[in-house]
Amino acid sequence: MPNSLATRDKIIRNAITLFNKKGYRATSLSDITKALGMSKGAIYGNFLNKEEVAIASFDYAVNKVINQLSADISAQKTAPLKLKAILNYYEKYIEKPPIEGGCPIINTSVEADDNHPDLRLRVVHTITRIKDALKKVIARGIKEGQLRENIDIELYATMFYAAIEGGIVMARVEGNIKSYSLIKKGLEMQIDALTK
Amino acid sequence: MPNSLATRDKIIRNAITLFNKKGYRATSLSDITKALGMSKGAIYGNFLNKEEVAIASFDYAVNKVINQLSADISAQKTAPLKLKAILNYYEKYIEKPPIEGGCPIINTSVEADDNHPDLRLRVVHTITRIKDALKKVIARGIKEGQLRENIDIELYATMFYAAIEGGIVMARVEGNIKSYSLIKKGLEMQIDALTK
DNA sequence: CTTTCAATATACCGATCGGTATATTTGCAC
DNA sequence: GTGCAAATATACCGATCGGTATATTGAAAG
Repeated sequence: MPNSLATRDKIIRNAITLFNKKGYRATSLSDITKALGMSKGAIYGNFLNKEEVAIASFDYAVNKVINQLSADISAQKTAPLKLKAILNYYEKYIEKPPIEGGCPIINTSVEADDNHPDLRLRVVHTITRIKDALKKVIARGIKEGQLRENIDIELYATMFYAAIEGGIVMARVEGNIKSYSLIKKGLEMQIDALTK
Repeated sequence: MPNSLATRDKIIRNAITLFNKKGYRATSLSDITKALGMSKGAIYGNFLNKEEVAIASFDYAVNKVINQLSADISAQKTAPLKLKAILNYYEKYIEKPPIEGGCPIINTSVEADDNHPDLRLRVVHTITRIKDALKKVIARGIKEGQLRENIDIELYATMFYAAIEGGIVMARVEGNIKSYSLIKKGLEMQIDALTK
């Protein structure tokens, strides 16, 4: 692997922390070079412009989150346990975030919706992926007899994800995990209510 | 009322649209003066600096939303109908927003959590107000025999609000109301399940 | 009509922005 | 070791940033 690929990775890993904490617009190239300990030359030798750094950083963050989430989901055998594993994952996420600054998906949603079409499309695609994974878990849980048959899968997956994301935002702005913990408890009760 | 108060109001009403769409950091004073049709002199004659404009604009947006919400809640007599009125309010909100750019509370949450301490405190205070209103509705509904007695009020109010806010963000980034509609339907079913 | 003062507009400031052109360094091929 | 190319650093660009100092306007008071 060329040396530049390592530099590219290093830029992305440094940039995503800044982007996720401060936002894309508010993060300057000099913020990045300072955190990076390298110069603009290193960045523009590896990326076309700041937007390309932002997109690569978002993709990196999404991959990291989805890979970790997938591993935790796969580690559980039944749908109720898989869903609860997701709740546990985000609880750990808030306490010890793999990427500082909150959930990059919802952060980027809010900043990108009106202003950054490329990022916005990536967010939409990511939400679809996560919701699809949720739907698959639920559908399989129904087929395997762990969950009730009369669940509106699309509705439930959407509610589940929206409540989690809402809870993360609330916990972050409030500066403590209380709101998320309540939501986790509420969703766990809902899972139990849907479990045969 | 002095002429300057009218100008102050005009500045706020123009600025909040920009802040809510683009974010506080990304909105420049020249963005504001352009939308306003007035000069920097008018702004700095009425505000100390850009941050004071941002804070006044956020307060204006919050008051507007809370006043409208309160009116819709008061117009209903029972707790289940009051809760559904909130769901209807935000549905209208997405379709025809009184303030363009989505919900200022969640938008400001995401931008302010790590970066703007004053705005962050105001967001926390606002969330507390809204959750308190929700809790009051639920508590009264229980006392008046419309809702089941065994409801965890704090938990339910938090879930309700988090799901709505999550739904608004999803609907906005996706560019259509579908996700919010699902969440509305899900929450309506929950309300019905809690109704005696 | 003139004076006065508040309100607004204009002109300007240093700092910083994203981006580019050029200089320098690094490491591999020979 | 030398030459060369890739990688990185440095120096610089015009534009724009938030903010300030000053000029101009307009309306009310006398």
